[in-house]
Amino acid sequence: MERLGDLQLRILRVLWQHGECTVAQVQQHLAGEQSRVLAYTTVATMLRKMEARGLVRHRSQGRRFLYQATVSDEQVSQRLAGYLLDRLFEGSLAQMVNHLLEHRQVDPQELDRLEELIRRKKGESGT
Amino acid sequence: MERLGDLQLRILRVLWQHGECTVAQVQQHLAGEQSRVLAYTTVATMLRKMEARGLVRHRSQGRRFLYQATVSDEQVSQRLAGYLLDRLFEGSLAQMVNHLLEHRQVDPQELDRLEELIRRKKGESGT
DNA sequence: CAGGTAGTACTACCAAAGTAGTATTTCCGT
DNA sequence: ACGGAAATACTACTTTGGTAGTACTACCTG
Repeated sequence: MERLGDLQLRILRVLWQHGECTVAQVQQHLAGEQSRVLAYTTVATMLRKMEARGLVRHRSQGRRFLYQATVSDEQVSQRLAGYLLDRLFEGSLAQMVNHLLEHRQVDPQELDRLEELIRRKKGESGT
Repeated sequence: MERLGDLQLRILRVLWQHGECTVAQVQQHLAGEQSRVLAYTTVATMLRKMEARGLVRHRSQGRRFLYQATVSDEQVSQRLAGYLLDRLFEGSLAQMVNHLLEHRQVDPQELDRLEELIRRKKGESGT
């Protein structure tokens, strides 16, 4: 579950968000995003490849397949975020946050939430 | 400057850290990390491919090439972190931090630094 | 000066992602 | 019952990353 392509990630997001989907549904949800419409077979092929890699699984409903993710949002997020953290910020969360605070607009509410998170985290580790 | 392979990133990191390098130097620094030693030509080829993509450039020193990165640490970090943030955390920094706080060990010092960062950020936006 | 060494150039190959066409099957509606 | 629609299976092709061998060249050293 190392490297994850762009389309693969988009498909996983669809499945996380909508649960079991037919190929057609996945295709529609992908199209619902900004991007251009992918051929039905493109989506189907990608799903088959992802199944071979263990990222999704399917069951049959009539002659149609219902796909669902076998990896969780959590798992993937952790893996990818950890990857980035280690490779670009020497594993330092503070360094990463610092970077993002400097280079992206951050909603003031976000800052409040962040502050709260840290307070809470400090509390629990102190206990 | 979208997708960045693993080796490519490692090479960039070497160049960011050490500045201009010959192929041999890049190879050595890569070997200095944990991983197995790559063939000299592997490194050379990768550098040539990266130059074609505009990630690095070279100048000649005698018959030897000195490579240097043309993209900055900043740029790459921003791009990759932003990518992840948008794709997995709906652009919410707090969500990402929350996730990382839950799933990784975080040094208490890191929490302090984080707190400080946020305080500072709030201060400056308030002004 | 000759021969090894260090350098680059070129070529090749594999795997994976992404994209999609064609073939085959099956189901459903009229 | 039949024809078209819908579904999956199979095949194919392109690009990119990663890895490295071979060929060619030039330099330096004894």
